[in-house]
Amino acid sequence: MKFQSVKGTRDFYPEMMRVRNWIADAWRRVSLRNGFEEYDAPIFEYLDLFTAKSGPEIAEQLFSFTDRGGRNLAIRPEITPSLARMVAAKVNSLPRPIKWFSVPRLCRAERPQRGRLREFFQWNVDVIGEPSVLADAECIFVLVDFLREVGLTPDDVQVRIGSRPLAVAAITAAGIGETGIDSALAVLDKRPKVDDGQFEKLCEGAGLSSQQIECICEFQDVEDLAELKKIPSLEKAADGIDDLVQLFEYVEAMGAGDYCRIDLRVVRGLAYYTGIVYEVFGEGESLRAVAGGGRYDRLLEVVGGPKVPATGFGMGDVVLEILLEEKGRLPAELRSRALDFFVIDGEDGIFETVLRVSGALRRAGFEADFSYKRQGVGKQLKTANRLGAAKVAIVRADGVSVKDLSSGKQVERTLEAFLADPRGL
RNA sequence: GUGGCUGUAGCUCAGUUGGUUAGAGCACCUGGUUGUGGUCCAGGGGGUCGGGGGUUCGAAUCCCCUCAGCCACCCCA
Repeated sequence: MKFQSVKGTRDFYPEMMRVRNWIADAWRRVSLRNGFEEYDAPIFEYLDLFTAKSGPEIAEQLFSFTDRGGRNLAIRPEITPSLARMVAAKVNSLPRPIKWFSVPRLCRAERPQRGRLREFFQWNVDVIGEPSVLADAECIFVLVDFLREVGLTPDDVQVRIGSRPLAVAAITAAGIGETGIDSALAVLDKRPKVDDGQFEKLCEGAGLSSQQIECICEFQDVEDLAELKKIPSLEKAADGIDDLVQLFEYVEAMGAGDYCRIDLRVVRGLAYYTGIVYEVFGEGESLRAVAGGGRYDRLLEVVGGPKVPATGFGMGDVVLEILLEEKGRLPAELRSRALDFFVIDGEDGIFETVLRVSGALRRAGFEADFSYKRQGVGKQLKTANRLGAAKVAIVRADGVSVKDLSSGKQVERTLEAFLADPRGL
């Protein structure tokens, strides 16, 4: 072949497209029933929009180019900056809370590997303009609502919830100064992913003493919120603890508690999170997180807007599909195509009637198809099977036989009656 | 961006110590079983053995480069 698809991209042949649509349809269905509205943005933006949010280093991890007018542009690696830009432009005229979702196609110039490609789709759900944990709780509920919708159980996946301010308080209480907080957070983010020995090395690299590590780990290993309140050094972070307690009450009330658990080791990678943070992991799998999110109250300011609180999450299609595949949750129907009707010539010289019947079925809303070639009934039935047809309509000069291919039962109708009402039986 | 493993028809693979026109199953197409099916039978298309270069009388088979995939790092918005 002279050309191949670009590294890290996928071709969606019909059988793959069925899976992609099944996932995206579920994303949209769940978003809408939770009261969120869909939005979208351009697939490229000014490069500065992304560097403003994530720093200049990000530039080498995305696809950027200069247009003929000399503008420095980049294909979007995430949609949150676009969302912030859009909201900032109209923030005073939008009724709050702003509950929006999107299913953008994104590109990142990273090295492809399992669960990570250079082009992918990501479901984003955000609540903007609401500072209370009710908004965080609602996002988490939407997330759980989706997991349940696609058949994933609490045994399959878990939402692990942590708190950025609590982690910062614990780090501070361990005697680490302001300048060391970010590097300490970065190290803590690694803790669930490496063994104890590697973790110690990372800590040494970040300049943490063993006493400080012990102090922080003690905090991180707490699994009961009541225990948190007993830690004297966290007195100043009482609000953060109250937020977590409140969050779990909300999530519990909405019926999503069985998927959620506290996990103070979750702090998330980048620095812009300001409150509750969470990640979704498949049980028993060493796979990367299926979804992640949290509160980011300063983002709109960063893109030049007013100070407006925000919270939300993203879920990529690549890891999700692997997880669904491994858990056997992709429906068997997706394996083959489906058709409501296949229309067959029951005798010679009536092809025009086949077209009339096919047209009537299609206008009535059925997925109907017919063969381009005139051939025997037996061959056409084989074709109908191959196309996954539920029924066939065998057309003759004076009538139509409607046959159900799974039961083999056949019903006779006059041509006139069938054309007048293809749905009747 | 760094390192390791892999690369033969659309898919899963076979191909003997380098030796004549590179194979199988499935899939696809055509025809037959003479016109109500998922079976079966026959035939067919499709590969410059990922690509390029080298060693050799001769390479899918050995060497180098490159591309792509997978895995581990980096990173993870």
